[in-house]
Amino acid sequence: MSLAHGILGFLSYGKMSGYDLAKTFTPTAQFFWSAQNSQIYLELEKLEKKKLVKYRVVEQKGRPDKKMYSITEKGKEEFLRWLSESNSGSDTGFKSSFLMKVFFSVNQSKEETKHMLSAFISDLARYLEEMEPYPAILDQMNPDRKSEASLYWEFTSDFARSYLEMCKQWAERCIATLGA
Amino acid sequence: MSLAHGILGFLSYGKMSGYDLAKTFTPTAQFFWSAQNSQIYLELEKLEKKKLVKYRVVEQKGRPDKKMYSITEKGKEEFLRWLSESNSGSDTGFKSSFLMKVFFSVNQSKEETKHMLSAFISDLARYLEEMEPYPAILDQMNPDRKSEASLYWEFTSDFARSYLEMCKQWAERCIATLGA
DNA sequence: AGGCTCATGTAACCGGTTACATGATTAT
DNA sequence: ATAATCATGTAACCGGTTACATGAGCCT
Repeated sequence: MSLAHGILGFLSYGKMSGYDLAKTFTPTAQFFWSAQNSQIYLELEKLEKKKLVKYRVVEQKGRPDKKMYSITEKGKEEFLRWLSESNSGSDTGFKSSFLMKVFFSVNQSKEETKHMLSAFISDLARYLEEMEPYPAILDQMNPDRKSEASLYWEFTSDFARSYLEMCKQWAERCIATLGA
Repeated sequence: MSLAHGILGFLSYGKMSGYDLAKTFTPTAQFFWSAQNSQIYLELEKLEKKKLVKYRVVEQKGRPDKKMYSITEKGKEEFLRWLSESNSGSDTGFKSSFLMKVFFSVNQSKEETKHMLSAFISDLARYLEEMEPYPAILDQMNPDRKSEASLYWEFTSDFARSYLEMCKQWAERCIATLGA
């Protein structure tokens, strides 16, 4: 249940519509949290019912109306509560069907496993390339607290780069071991 | 939907009850796939309906009856199909509320963020310690294909160790940056 | 004419979590 | 006595995915 808190986090930077949120989530938070637009709209509804956010309908000419959401005082409190809450141990392991396949690779040939690992390396490279243009987007997002916020953005994107690099080295090690 | 395939994978090593599976899953696959016993029983039922596994009730003295499950031919086929199936891009990103908190840390003091990162480092260390005794369990599991299977077990546990180490270094870097 | 962007949703489904229920035996 | 182990499940819930629906305006 963290998408809700992600939404609160973005709204703490300023007013946004569900559409804006969907657009923002993907490029900035993609690595550590993916979000479908349908889910965002559902969460916004729930948050509104809990009075953690509120919205005003903004009429536009030549475009559909939009609901501009803003965070309430209660929402800010909840967001800060979540931020300071400890989530002990919940972020050490994760779900990866890829690693599960590696684990069960006795059941396939070494060639097939090597192929699988190579494909994984390609995926990593592609992902890394796609990551490049993100800083610009964050720049647009918060002009005021830009420099401060981008420090933490750097932290998470540093994590992503380190992770991808670690994966690559690991996969290469595996291939080398199999290749003998 | 990979728990089902994990079950098929373990059953390809030999017959097991739901209870055995639950016991096995946690220590071996914990890092890349966690499983609740309730979910395992549900999946077994589904797999049985799809004729991918079958079971025989084994009566025991002084203990409750158990259902010993084994994989069917159809199950083996499905397992191999899954194994060779490409899951492109699905394993690059992941969900982490911890990273989301880091991302939104403009909203808390640097001290608080450093504290959060330190707690994360402690979690990593604890997790690493708990990982140590696993090889023994795998040893018991498949006496025949032990050496082969343990190669792949090594791959995944190497991944886990590398990941934990990478996380540690990253967190220390963040703390250093904040500490100035 | 065709496709993209803006904008908000509904419906069906599903994998998974949490909590609870039961009951005998065995080890401390 | 008490707790742990063995063993299998049910029920309620929830976050999330996939697919689909709608419709105006703008760009090519």
